[in-house]
Amino acid sequence: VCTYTSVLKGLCSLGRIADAKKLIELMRRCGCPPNSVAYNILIDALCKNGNFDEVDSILKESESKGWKPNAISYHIYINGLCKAGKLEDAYRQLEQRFDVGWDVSFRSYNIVMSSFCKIGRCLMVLKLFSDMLKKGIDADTRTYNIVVHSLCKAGKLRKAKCMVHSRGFSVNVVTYNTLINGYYRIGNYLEVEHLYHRMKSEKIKPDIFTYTILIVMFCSQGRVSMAKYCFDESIRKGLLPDLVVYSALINGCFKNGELHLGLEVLDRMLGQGLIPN
RNA sequence: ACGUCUGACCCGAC
Repeated sequence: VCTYTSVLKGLCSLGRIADAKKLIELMRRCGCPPNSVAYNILIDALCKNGNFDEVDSILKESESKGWKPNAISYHIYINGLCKAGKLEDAYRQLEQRFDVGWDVSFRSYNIVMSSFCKIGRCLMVLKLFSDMLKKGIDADTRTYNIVVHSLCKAGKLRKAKCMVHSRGFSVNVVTYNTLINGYYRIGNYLEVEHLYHRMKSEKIKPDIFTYTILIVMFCSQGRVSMAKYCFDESIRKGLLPDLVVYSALINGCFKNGELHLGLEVLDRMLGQGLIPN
């Protein structure tokens, strides 16, 4: 079975789906019935190809073909639907499948929620979140972060902040970055600095994302020297600047007429071996 | 075998 499955994987990665399906049939006939691993590979390939109807029927016919879809099968399917923008279908699957195990459920919920968040349907995220809780599915920090992001996007910063600071809410650096970015976007710079200090007092170390937001903010206020200070601090803290931070700072320098500084930073970036895009 | 959260710019659509 393993050998056949490897071949199957190869065929799928080459996009030879018709051959993959033939191989599955061959396996069934030659005494090496494909298991869920094999079917999941095929399902993944079909999803990437947009053949969702076929995935649906493979799952429906699974019992008659002697295999049982597992948590991952549905995760692949739901993930594929989301990536293809078929969020309503993904949502429907989620409703129908939440009983296959909490592990897949919360991961799959995260994918669907974050997809809705990306297209700005924040209310839907909140609905899914409350569905999860009602069903007794455990949320993880990423789930919370998606909810916080949605609240920020919807302009409900007050609510987002309350949530983050409420008891039993597990936060990490991403949570803070999300909230800080939310306050930056509505122009509440005081709150940004406040949160920045608060995260440090909670022993959550700012990362490159944090510093990027601060740099962008200071540049947008014309406070290039503060932006540079943040940049230097990030390096002092042992963070390696990436293309995004450099772009943010260089862009800010030039927009504010600090040509020398901009070129200096660009030089540093090139010296670090980063290729401008 | 799925591997889900946050940052700059650019581009496209409206």
